[in-house]
Amino acid sequence: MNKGKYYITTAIAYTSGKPHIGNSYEIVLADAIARFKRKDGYDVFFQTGTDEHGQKIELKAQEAGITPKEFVDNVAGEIKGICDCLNCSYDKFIRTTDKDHEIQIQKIFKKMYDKGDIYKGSYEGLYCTPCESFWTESQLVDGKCPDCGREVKPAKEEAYFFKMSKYADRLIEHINTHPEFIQPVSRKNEMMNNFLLPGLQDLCVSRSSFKWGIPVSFDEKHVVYVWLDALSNYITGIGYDADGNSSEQYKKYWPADLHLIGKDIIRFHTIYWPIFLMSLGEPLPKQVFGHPWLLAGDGKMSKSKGNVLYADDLAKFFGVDAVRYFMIHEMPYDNDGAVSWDLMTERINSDLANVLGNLVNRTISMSNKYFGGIVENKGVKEAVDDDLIDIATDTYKRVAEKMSDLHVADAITEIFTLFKRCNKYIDETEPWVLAKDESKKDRLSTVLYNLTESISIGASLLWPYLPETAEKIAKQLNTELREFDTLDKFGLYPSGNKVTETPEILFARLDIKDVYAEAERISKIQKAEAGVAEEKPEEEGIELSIRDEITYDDFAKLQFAVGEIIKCEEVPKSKKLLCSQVKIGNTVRQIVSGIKQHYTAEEMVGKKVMVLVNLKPATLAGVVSEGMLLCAEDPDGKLALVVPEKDFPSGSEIC
RNA sequence: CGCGGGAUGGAGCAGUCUGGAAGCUCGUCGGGCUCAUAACCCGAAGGUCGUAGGUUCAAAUCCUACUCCCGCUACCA
Repeated sequence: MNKGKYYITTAIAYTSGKPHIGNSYEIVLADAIARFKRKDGYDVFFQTGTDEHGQKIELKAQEAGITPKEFVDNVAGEIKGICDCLNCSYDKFIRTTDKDHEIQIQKIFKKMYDKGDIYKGSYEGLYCTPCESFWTESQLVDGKCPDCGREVKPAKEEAYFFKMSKYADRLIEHINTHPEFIQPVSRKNEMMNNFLLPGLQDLCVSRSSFKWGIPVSFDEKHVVYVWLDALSNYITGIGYDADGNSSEQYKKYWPADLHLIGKDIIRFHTIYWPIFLMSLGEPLPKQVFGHPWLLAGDGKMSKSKGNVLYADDLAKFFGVDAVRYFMIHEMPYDNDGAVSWDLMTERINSDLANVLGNLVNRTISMSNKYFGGIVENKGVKEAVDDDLIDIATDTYKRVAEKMSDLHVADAITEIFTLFKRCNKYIDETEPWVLAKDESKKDRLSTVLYNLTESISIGASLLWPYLPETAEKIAKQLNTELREFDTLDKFGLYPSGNKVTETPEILFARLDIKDVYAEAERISKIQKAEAGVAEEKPEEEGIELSIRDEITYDDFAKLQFAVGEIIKCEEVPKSKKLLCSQVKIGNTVRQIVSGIKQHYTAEEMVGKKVMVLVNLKPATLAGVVSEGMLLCAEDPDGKLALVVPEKDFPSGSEIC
């Protein structure tokens, strides 16, 4: 059966670092949908990949002391590794540093430029010189640079712009006439009210402040804005050509049936991307689903806290399908989901081990115990069978309904409803009682057949979500997973078939203590790694706020000299003050300093220090002070005297 | 009044459009069962449905006001 083509994509992952479990959710969700559609009779193409350009990556690479390309090669490898370890069945893994992609981006940019949709203008904004960044009014913190806290100034920079307004009306029309385009619908209003209806601003689509990007072919000072670069992956990955020589594959699969993305980047996918496509004269994707996030229960994940959850760590400990199950099950349609070691354990124990694993195990065990593993339908029906059979044959329909509107968590729940019904059926029929009565033997055989058949149906449906588990179940039952168009029929399990003699535990129950031990182990490793990696940033952590600029003349008014402390005593009745006699060349001055909490009078004596000598004398706590000793002060208010780096004679002037 | 979403037993959620005895999963407690992974099945306890008003024979559901949370608010990806 062929129901037609189905092209599904995930957002391509930004290669600024290894993604944690929250960022891995999308690929599993996409994989489940892709696998479901394939089994359901569609010709599916599933694309994912990595987004590898941009300033952030250039900076990260610089910090790591490697080239941007080396940097993204590493991270892209990690990301691909996570996809693979989660058993994701993508057909193409695109990287925006792929040569053919880069060539197309240059062509696309040129095509839009030639069409007049991109024009050269200048970007005006608030610029922070030290950070080399433009900021918008709304990004500022107290009117200052959100990164460094310094003043920003209006500035101009030559840049290319895309005429968003040209297509805005068409897009509004499209969104209004295609209510399914943006999912969930609540996001549609967000886009309409915040961006489209107030009027779209033109989008700056080039950058010249950094180099790590795809150069604009006709103006190499500029690189293409990463979003134009990244979004286009959906068409370049399947063979789009801006000159009109697109591949057969492209002609077959475009437009995409579903772009699966995080809710944070809906704007890019439902406004900019459709407009870019309009400019290119290509059809728009049918649907964009901005999924919610999987968040750690206890605040933000960070390595220094040691609470970052990575999909590959979890998969190693819990098993791939356990992680897939958790992600799929825990994520509601439009609310964020939570993830933690406790929650994982709870789900695995109660659903996978107790309901599913135990069901398969007890069913196979009974077949072995009572019939030497032979499962045969003797046709001895009772009324109690009907409900089980109805549910078993109806589950595909219910799952498909949930899948069709992307309620994937609800879909997998439907399958588990069937497994739960099977457990109940065992209780209702009491096979162990039937086994004691020789005359009930055929009835017992039928009961076990019904169970085996129901599990076969359930396992077939489970395959898109938990492929390994589904295959294991089929193997243990010595049967094949079914095609979806047969799942409304009951009785296809070959009667007289023999199940395995040695059922393997599908999911072992977990002891929470073991789980905590593993969490602790991983946490320690992370903290250790973070300790090494974060030593520097912690030292650099002080934010210095720069005061108004002064001229050299201002500076020259201050006179500094090296002084030697020849005598020092505490100022009576004062908590902070020490009074020092300081020899400066041929003179001795009395200087009072507020450093008693940091130095004792004794340890002051003999030190050579830096002194501001032309400060107007003042009286502190009744004692005259004729200058100032210079100190460094840290954020906690600790003081350290500033001293000459070499032993220099007192009276040496400092300039 | 920038826009939008949310507040339901210990936890996580459904129900709200289309008013009519408050439901699901987990946890807790009690019972049953023994094929099975201390699993499975049944039952119970536990809720002023954010607050205050209003409409109605009847409100979690409709209306009004308020409180608290959370997204989005354009050029970082």
